[in-house]
Amino acid sequence: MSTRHRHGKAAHDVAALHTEAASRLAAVGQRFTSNRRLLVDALARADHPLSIPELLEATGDVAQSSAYRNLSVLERAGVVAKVVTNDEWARYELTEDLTGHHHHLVCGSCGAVRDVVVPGDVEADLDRALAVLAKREGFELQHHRLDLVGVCKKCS
Amino acid sequence: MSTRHRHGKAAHDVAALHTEAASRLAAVGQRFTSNRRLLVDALARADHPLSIPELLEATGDVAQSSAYRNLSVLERAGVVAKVVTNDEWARYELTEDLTGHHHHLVCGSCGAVRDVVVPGDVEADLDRALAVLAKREGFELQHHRLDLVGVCKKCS
DNA sequence: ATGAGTGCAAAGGCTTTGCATTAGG
DNA sequence: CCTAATGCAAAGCCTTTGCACTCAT
Repeated sequence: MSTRHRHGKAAHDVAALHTEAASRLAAVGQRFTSNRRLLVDALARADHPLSIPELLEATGDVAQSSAYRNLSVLERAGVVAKVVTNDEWARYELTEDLTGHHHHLVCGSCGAVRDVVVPGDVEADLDRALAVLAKREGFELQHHRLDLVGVCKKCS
Repeated sequence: MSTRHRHGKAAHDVAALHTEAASRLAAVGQRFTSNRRLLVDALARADHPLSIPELLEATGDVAQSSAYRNLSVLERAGVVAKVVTNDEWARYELTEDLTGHHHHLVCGSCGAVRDVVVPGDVEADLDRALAVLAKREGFELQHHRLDLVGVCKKCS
């Protein structure tokens, strides 16, 4: 367990992840090409959202423009999500229904972002409270984003 | 009450806000100039984070470069905070110790951002849980950001 | 007078797009 | 074959910076 990736669901199996990604791409009339597989695999390997430079390095031989274009396609297909944390670069991660719901530890000093899972009961309480709040505000709530901002171990 | 701004603390009084802003600017060796006052007042009037274009319009006659530069100064002084919501423009708001802790309703359709206050007990529970989590992760927690993402009343 | 602040214009840097080439079905 | 995908280079767009002018102390 401790050596396994923290993610559950489909993502614990690379083959299943590929199947799911291909399926979602097909649903919007897109193919699961080798570049897109490289990107998805790199994101699956990481335990935190990756920036474009990180993705280019992790995938090895993908053109920058292709990375941007494919991430956009994967985003439309519901396979990846863009994360913005602060003002630096955009970061990308697999969607939560592939990796499980999680939040981010954002280091205000070095900008590093790490995934973190909040206890289920806390999430449940929060979801309940936010649902009430959204209803009161006439807002159709889809999901929430919770970032913990502070200083990471390395920077302190 | 219903016709007043929802913010409490120092911000309920423009004079107090100015005094506080001037004081914080002075603390970092900066002046409270007319342009900075225009920016602060515009942010105080709004009940949501403002983008640069919105700020330029709200302030009337401030050069774009001055807006960026002054917002940067005000950010360093701890008077304003930059908010990034999604991938669009950067938005700015007064810091939470001036306006009170709040969160954001982010419309995924039109990009609008509106401030919202979560019930105190929910915040308290959340703070407690996050503190435990941060400690376990060796992360020095400073604050949290919670966005409610969905579709606003106007877009649904 | 003297340094900070301002505004215009130019430069930067991440991201997007045009276009010819390549590859997958 | 034929359309989609790729990669290089050029263009876009928000943001930052250089520089001369103005204002406040």
